[in-house]
Amino acid sequence: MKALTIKTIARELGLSLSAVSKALNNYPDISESTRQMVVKKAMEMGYSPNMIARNLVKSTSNAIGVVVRDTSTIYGEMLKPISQAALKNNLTIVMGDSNRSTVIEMRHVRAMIDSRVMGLIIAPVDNDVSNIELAVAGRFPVVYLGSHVSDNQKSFVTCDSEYGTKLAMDYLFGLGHREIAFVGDKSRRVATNIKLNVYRHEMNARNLNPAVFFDTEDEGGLTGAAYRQVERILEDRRKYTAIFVVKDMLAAFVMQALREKGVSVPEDISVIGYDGADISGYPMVNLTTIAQPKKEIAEKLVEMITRQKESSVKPQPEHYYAKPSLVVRKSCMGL
Amino acid sequence: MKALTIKTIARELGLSLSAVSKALNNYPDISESTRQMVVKKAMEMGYSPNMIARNLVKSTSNAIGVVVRDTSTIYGEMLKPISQAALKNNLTIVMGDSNRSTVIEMRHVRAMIDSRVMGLIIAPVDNDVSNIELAVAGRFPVVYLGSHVSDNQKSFVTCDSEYGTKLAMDYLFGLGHREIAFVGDKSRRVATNIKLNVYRHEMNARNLNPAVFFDTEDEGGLTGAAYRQVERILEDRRKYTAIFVVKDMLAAFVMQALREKGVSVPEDISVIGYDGADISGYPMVNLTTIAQPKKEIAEKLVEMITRQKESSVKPQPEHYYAKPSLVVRKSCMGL
DNA sequence: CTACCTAACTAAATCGTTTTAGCTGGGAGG
DNA sequence: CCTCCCAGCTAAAACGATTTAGTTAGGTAG
Repeated sequence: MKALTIKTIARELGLSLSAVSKALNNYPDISESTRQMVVKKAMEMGYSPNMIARNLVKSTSNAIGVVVRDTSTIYGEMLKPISQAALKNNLTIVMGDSNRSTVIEMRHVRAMIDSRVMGLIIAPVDNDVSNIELAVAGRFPVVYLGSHVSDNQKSFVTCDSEYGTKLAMDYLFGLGHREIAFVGDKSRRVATNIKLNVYRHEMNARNLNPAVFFDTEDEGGLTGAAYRQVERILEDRRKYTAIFVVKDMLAAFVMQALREKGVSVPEDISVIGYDGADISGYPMVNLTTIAQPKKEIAEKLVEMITRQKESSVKPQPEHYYAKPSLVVRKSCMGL
Repeated sequence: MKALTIKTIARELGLSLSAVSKALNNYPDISESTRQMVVKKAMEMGYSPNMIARNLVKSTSNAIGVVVRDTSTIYGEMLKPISQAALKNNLTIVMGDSNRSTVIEMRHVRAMIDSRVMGLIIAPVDNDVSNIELAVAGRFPVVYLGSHVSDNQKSFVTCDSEYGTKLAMDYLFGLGHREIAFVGDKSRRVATNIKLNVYRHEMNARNLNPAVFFDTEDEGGLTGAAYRQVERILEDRRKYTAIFVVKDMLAAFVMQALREKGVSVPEDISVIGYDGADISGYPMVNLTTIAQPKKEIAEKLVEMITRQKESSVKPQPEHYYAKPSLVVRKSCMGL
């Protein structure tokens, strides 16, 4: 069976290949009547343009690569808005899950290079992205998602962690809390440090003593980290009334650990999370949190890719900091 | 800047295009020494094969299309194992989120057709997939994910709902429960009806009266459905000790509604979910559930696609029913 | 020594488009 | 009447691989 191509239509209509191509692509030097004729015929025959051929001559594809460190995190939740933003631009998404492994990540990146994606959105496994940069070698724009990248030479879009943390602290202070603990797990990313600094600054500004609980062990993952830190918090002679947790999943584990110790949230202690991951809004969790504007971030990502791709000059690195917002649910209450 | 192609390597090495191509693709009629020379040179120069060109001559791509009705459900959770299975086969994933809209779904399907994917995995929005079939028109294999498809003429992989429901019922009976309610939301898919039938059958077999609570309203989505049905259950003069819920997210809402009414899970009443969605294992939820083997399903999906693609004859529709398993957590207890 | 075989290549067609450059015929301007 | 212009096409060269059908040189058999 031979493929249905532009050639078939041309033969059928007694036109040249180029005429058909131009008609289909709305070139100005094709008469309106011819165009309509061609479009009609294409419809009738069920013609579908072969993107592979088109992409070959344009020597780029209409696909954006998206590789995320782990789809079962907030980065996975970004896939939906990214897919929507791409669709708006008639772009396609080819995606890969690194599963927190740099070697899988690299395999995905190479696959993206081979498929000649028009750009790459990547939530990297590691803070150090030099291998990725090396592999891509400027072939197409790369935009990093999340605050993993401290290197200002790369383009990225992330959340304004300073603003977000301040939002959380103000909310907690407004509720009358003064004894606020800060909880983080072992993984210390760029954003975590910003959050920590703001927390410290806000506490100090009110003559309050910062109380930072960072987990240091590896055992038990997020669960282990949450239980260990909750124990420390509960054993502390200071009586905390609120806990700021650096990310929602950890916050949920903190809530669970708290409950198992017989302390209820929010009656005995308030908990605020960070990220606005889906889990924060799930039943039984109902975590008050600082939410990232996922749609805005997604749109910015694909906008940056398309713009950088189009620009003929080597584009300057761009940085975009989205403003997070407070989402009040049921894990915090006033004193 | 001109692209680094096979031609560059050929010129550099004084070989013909075909020799280089064959060397890179391990053809037998290239001497070992030449092959090594070519591979080395390709490495040195940072050559990356242009998949678009390759795909054009092979007139198919190395991409599997995956379009999912909603990434923020268990179908989204399938993306990770599918991505992994694809990577194993050196295949790429191009994905789309239909966002529960058949028109967006169709746009994705068309995009997949245009990109000449080698096959399509789809968790369809609607039970009726005739539009999808019509559009694809046999151009490549399509395999349906989930039990949405009742039509045996299509290939699909789904879970054995009969087996799974029996697993749940046996577990509940083993725990001593006899007064078991069945809860579902408004959306009645094929799998739901199977679950319902098995539930009825198992209850009847023990001379127990089935008690089915299906939501009928639209208001408030899953939350509304859960609250309404919990109310009905609590007001019933029968005193239920366990609830079987058709899907995890709904089960979590049921647990929440229960808790808000002052009845504790599992002390006062046991709840079992279905699907093994991520949420079931999240902190604060800890739902006992019947889990789908996501990895197995994913691998079967890409295996079916690749096999059907390779077969020269028009492939027969294939059906695969994965066996789910019981995952015991904290939402059920013995009487 | 000639004929044939085979290992190891090369040449050229092909995949389905886009796009540049060129062609053609009819109308307008001089 | 000739020239020029322009609208509306056509021809052909790319894009970067794969693959089929040769070709060549050296070795071996007769």
